Amino acid sequence: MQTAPAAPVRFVPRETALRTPSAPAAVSTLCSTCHLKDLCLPCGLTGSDVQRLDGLKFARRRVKEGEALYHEGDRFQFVYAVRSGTFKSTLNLKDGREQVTGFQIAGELLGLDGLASGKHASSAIALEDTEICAIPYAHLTELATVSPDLHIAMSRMMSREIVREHGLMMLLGSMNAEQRLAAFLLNVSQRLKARGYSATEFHLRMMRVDIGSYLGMKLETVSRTFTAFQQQGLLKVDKKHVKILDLEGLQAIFDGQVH
Amino acid sequence: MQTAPAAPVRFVPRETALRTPSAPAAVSTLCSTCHLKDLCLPCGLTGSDVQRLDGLKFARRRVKEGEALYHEGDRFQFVYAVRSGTFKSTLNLKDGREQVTGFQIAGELLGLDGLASGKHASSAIALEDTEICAIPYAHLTELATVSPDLHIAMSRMMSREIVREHGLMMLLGSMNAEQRLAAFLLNVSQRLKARGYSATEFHLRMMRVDIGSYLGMKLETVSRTFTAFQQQGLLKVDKKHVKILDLEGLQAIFDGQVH
DNA sequence: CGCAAGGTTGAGATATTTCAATAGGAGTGG
DNA sequence: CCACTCCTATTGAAATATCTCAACCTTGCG
Repeated sequence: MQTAPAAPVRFVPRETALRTPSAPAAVSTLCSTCHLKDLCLPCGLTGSDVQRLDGLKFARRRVKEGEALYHEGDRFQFVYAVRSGTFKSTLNLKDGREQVTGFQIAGELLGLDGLASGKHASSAIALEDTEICAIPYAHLTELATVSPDLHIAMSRMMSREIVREHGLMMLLGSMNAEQRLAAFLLNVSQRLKARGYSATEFHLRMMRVDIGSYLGMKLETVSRTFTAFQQQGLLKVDKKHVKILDLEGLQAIFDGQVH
Repeated sequence: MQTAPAAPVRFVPRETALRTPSAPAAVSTLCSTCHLKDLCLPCGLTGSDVQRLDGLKFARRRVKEGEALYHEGDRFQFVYAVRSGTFKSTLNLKDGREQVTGFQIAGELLGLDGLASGKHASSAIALEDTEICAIPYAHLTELATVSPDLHIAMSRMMSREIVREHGLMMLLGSMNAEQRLAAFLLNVSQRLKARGYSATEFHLRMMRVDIGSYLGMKLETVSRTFTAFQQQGLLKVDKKHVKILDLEGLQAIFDGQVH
């Protein structure tokens, strides 16, 4: 994850997925030649299954910083795979605030929550300029009837999302501010590492208020907790730039060994 | 949900699913004649698909109060459908406490989180004497390759679980104690109503500490909040027996209209 | 009968929030 | 290029919701 030039766009235009694509012509993509194939949907599939996926020729699309890939309530047609960049998934609260339910980076899927009701249950907002693959769900389902392995891969993806949310519930239900932020940083670190980036130095793409929403705390508390970690010598922070100095120390906090 | 005689069993014996069944011979069950078919797995499926499910002849099993249907870490082989009674799903925390991630009643599925890794990611504990259908996942997957509708039904079930957890994250991340308990009670009320029980008067099968764990608050706070609701004339509580007097009032609290 | 478990209530402790002030950086426009 | 503004982040101090610890009550069961 390297620094990207910040785009000025801050508003979130109402735009239905792929109806008004940012790029004039959609570029199609093959899973078999994708550098993310070991992290993304094709992970664990055999060559013939991946070739079947190739047959779908997923449309590629760019989503600029601040724009929405889809909004809560939009019709569910596609599952999306992040090719590059970072998204946040959000729910609209009744009082107008938003609740962040997750952050997605390269190789991760977006939109699986839309299947339940046929409408997206959350919005996906780009936190920087991004590129995604749009995977037509109907076609994917068709393929899954031919390939049991693909069916299993899809189910596993969804199950993984359930497990991820379990972990988050644990976090929100039973941990204090330091444990939550430690958990968050360790999680980011580990995901970046899996993608070949540094596990200890990175730019957070989201604002304090987003981290706070995700972790169930106020942005000021996030900021104070960063400062506290820095004072404990666990990391160095400068706004969005984080350098972790003591991964085990963070882990110990997460594990509740430090009070 | 009517009052059941409380069983004395409180401990949780280590017992692998179906390896040492409580009942000597497993009774098999047909979806087509099940009174839960409109709530459970077959919901939305056509007659021929339901007949295919019938062919699997799901084993039925009783799980007594306090016993585990499966434990975190057990090998994942079955998805379970609750026929009667109530379960709680729990995660083990590193410090020995447990985090409740959900409560399941008749017609709801258990175990979908096990698919991700092939091991159950949570434990399922019976809160009263219960009966379940054990659905062999491998067979279900096989059937899904024949029937696209079944594939979709399964995916939808998982997606629904994701959406449910989204809601819980919203709760845990952004609501105060009164809103959380109101949300919980409204949810219980609505689920019981969908099963033909009273929406306003019911027995909670779980202890205060379980409700607290689920809602991310201490048992004393749960108790105090019940008392507060009673003083506001929203409901009457006597231990586990709850009678809701003002559903809209609870909804208003949930919606954050009352501070 | 007496004990253990579950639930309620009170009072003080504490973590986090709220409100408010400050500062730095990025983009804008003259 | 500089002044200006807006946005984000930081920090302090006071307010508050929830937790903690403790006592007490009720109930069911051995």
